[in-house]
Amino acid sequence: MARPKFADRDFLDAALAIAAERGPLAATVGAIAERLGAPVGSFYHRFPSRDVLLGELWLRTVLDFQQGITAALDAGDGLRAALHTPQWVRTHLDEARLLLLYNRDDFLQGGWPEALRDGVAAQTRHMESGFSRFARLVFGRAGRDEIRRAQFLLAELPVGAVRQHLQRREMPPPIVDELIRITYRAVLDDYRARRSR
Amino acid sequence: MARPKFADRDFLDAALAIAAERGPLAATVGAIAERLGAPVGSFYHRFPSRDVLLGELWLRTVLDFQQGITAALDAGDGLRAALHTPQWVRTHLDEARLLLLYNRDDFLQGGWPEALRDGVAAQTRHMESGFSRFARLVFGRAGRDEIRRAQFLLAELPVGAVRQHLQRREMPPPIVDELIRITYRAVLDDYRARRSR
DNA sequence: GCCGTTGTAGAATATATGTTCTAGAATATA
DNA sequence: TATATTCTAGAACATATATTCTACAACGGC
Repeated sequence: MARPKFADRDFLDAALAIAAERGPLAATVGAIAERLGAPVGSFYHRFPSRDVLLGELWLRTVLDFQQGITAALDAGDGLRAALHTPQWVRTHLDEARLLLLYNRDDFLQGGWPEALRDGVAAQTRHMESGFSRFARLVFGRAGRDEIRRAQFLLAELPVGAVRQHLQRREMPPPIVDELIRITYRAVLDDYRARRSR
Repeated sequence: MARPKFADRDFLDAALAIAAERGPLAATVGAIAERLGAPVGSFYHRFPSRDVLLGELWLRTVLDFQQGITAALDAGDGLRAALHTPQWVRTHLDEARLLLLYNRDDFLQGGWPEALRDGVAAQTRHMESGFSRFARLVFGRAGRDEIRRAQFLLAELPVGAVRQHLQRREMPPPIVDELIRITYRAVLDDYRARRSR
């Protein structure tokens, strides 16, 4: 072997910092290498392409993010799952900008590299199973309507409420959690009222 | 004069179609010209730069979008203002993808061209005044908390509920409006309950 | 019918960026 | 100590894309 000055992780972290700061487009191979003080050769020694790096960065980030939601669902706490987003965002501002401000395929030049397809597919399945679990947990069943409501409460609502703060690079204030709580309760109540009719 | 084969509008429309289909990044000058069967020379005869074209496209789109919300507020109908988003999306799928799936600065290479700065600033002011009007309309006043709730009900909630459908290029189903209605009522009720305490 | 204006036409140019290539240094192992 | 391996180092290369430039065609007014 030799004496590695840079690790895979360093490149991922540098890319994250740049992407969070100036958008994923700014995370060019040149910019990443420069930020690290590394030559581009070292980059390509570790990653076969820019897309693979950005793809791995996205995967690593989304897995970390979802872990908290999964844990809340394991504990049977639907509200905590919904509130996980603002919570996680507060401790992971950079990662959150990357994940929640841009579309998944948006920053890959081409499509997803073959090597990461499985990971993305697994992630998608994991997310879908999360919605189903949530639906069963709070609605008692996981039909089309229940799953749609789960998506809303678990993803659209929290992400929506957090986005403007991410754009301003600021931590989501408490009102965000409050709005999520109010909406959470209302959608559950509405569902029950509808069922009992 | 001569015989114009292409109008400004044609380039804007072509750019919109491409951006809605393959993302704003794909709306290169070459791609736009090719779709129109026009030479790039004609493009630059009308637009000083790609950024100006995309900026004008964004402005034209956002103004059209906001018009409906403003009309609803003029009529004193807060709920209709909140429901305008899914409604407008149904009749403007391409425009909605452009507007709601990407961040404003995301598809401009550089910053906003000087020529469009005023238009963007005016648009921002118009939006902010819309939130204030909405706050006064449904909450009776426009303090910090009321405005934050207005942003939520008027923008974050409807846009969030609609996004996944835009990503799939499909029209938002009725459940979207239903979720908006439920949430709308809940946030208003909560506000009143909080005030009366 | 001539001329200037307006716009088409597309080649030429500059630049940014992903990727590859060649050279050489450091280290583990034999 | 010799050698293969792993990395650093950065120049070289290919390509995509915005932008500019030059040539020319059509039309309106004189």
